[in-house]
Amino acid sequence: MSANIILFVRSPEQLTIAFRNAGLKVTPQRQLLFRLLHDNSTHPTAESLFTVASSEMPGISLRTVYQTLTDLADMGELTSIDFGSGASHFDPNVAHHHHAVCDTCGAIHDVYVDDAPRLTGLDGFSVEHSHIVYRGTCAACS
Amino acid sequence: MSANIILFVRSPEQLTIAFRNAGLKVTPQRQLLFRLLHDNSTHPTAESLFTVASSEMPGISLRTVYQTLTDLADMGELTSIDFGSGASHFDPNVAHHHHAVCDTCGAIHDVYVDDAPRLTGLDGFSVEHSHIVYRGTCAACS
DNA sequence: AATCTGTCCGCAAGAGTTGCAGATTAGCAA
DNA sequence: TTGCTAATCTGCAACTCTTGCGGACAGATT
Ligand SMILES: [Mn+2]
Ligand SMILES: [Mn+2]
Ligand SMILES: [Zn+2]
Ligand SMILES: [Zn+2]
Repeated sequence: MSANIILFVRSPEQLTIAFRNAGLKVTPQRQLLFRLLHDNSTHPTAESLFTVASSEMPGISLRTVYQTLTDLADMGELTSIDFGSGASHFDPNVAHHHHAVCDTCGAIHDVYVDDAPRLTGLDGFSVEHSHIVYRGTCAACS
Repeated sequence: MSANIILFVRSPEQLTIAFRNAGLKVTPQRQLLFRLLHDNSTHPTAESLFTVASSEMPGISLRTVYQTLTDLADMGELTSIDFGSGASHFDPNVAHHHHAVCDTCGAIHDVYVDDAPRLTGLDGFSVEHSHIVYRGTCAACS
């Protein structure tokens, strides 16, 4: 069963409050990015976010996109994941989950499965968390 | 239980034959790298391999290390894995396995556990393979 | 010996990301 | 409102990792 999945993505309004509470200013650039990230399950790169943001706010800087993503990551509002594509992908879904990556089109899907098996055979290693990456071909590419 | 793990790492002699069969030459630089990679479970980066290789063969080029690693990867004798550290790590252990990464010292340990749970909830996605990354603190760093 | 083929190496360039500094602005206080 | 000030934005340079390129080089073939 994968129905009724709750995505723990903060709304732009919530992020606005969080930023103000952290002593950070809420600029038009940041508001735009908050909006573009809300309920965004595409796992965008900084560059891809920048492209979308630019169409709505010409002149916004790629540097600002990076900066805002870093701020959000520092606040725990999103995570940065490296799937080996060269660029980091950003995930505003901070709920514990895993990923399925299509080797054909590069699409990254959220996956909710049972946790990975307990780590055995490495005495003394204390596991903080585990991440499963499934690779293969997505439905659209089959 | 983690005893009696068989590491499927080809010997320098086997790699020599494989290279000749592929029409590639076996140079002193390549022989050295074959040797450094044999039974190497440290998951080195190109740079770290280069450092070790340089101490034994001063003058060897980082470019040659990259080239040889690429050749080996193309032949399926090793895999390249990105753990998000910036540099790619190379793994001459081509047996199906997973990894535990220490967030403190960066050590990467091979892990043999049950496979990840079957992917559900993504109809139409055909899984080629899965990779589990455990993160935490290794015994030495605790 | 001349040639041919593949390799090695240094260097430049490409991709992604971060540091920096001057111009600009949000948020607050008067 | 107005003005102040610290935070932010932006463009650019620099940095890391990796790959492209071209000449030097080495081993094999004629
Ligand atoms: Mn996700
Ligand atoms: Mn391994
Ligand atoms: Zn696809
Ligand atoms: Zn450690």
